[in-house]
Amino acid sequence: MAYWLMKSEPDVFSFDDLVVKTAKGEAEEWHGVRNYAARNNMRAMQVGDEAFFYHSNIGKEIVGIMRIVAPAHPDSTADLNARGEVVWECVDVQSVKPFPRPVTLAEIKATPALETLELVKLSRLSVSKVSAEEWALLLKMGGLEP
DNA sequence: GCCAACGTTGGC
DNA sequence: GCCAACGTTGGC
Repeated sequence: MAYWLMKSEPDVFSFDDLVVKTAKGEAEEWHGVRNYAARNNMRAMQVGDEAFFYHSNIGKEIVGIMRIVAPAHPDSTADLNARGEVVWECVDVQSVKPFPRPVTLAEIKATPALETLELVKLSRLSVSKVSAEEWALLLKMGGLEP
């Protein structure tokens, strides 16, 4: 199983919005990604993989965990390219658990063991990879047991 | 509101 | 295929 981190601006779509949808038995299409590296990461995701939900701009913190419930499929909100091909894709996600204590970007940057986190190194990438070691540490920092 | 980082576009 | 110009993201 692989681990990921996905960003969303909470005033557009927050972790709480995802919790509400999940409680209704619905999944959220992670649409709107228009960056090849981020898309490639979504293509590499498998059902059952887990991802951190990061609030960008407002909060700047990891607020919870979600699970990939459907593999990458065409993003219905995206235009086709000149050849009529699908370029942009998205996965479907559901919430798993909120962090009892959100982990802020400032804390992450102040933690030497997290210097290699893609969120820090590739700050503009909206869908990034998280190693098993980074995942375990961030879970602990967020107040959850591995 | 500013700016750094970086991706994309388009002229050559 | 290079590179300058421009747009976007996202932290500060």
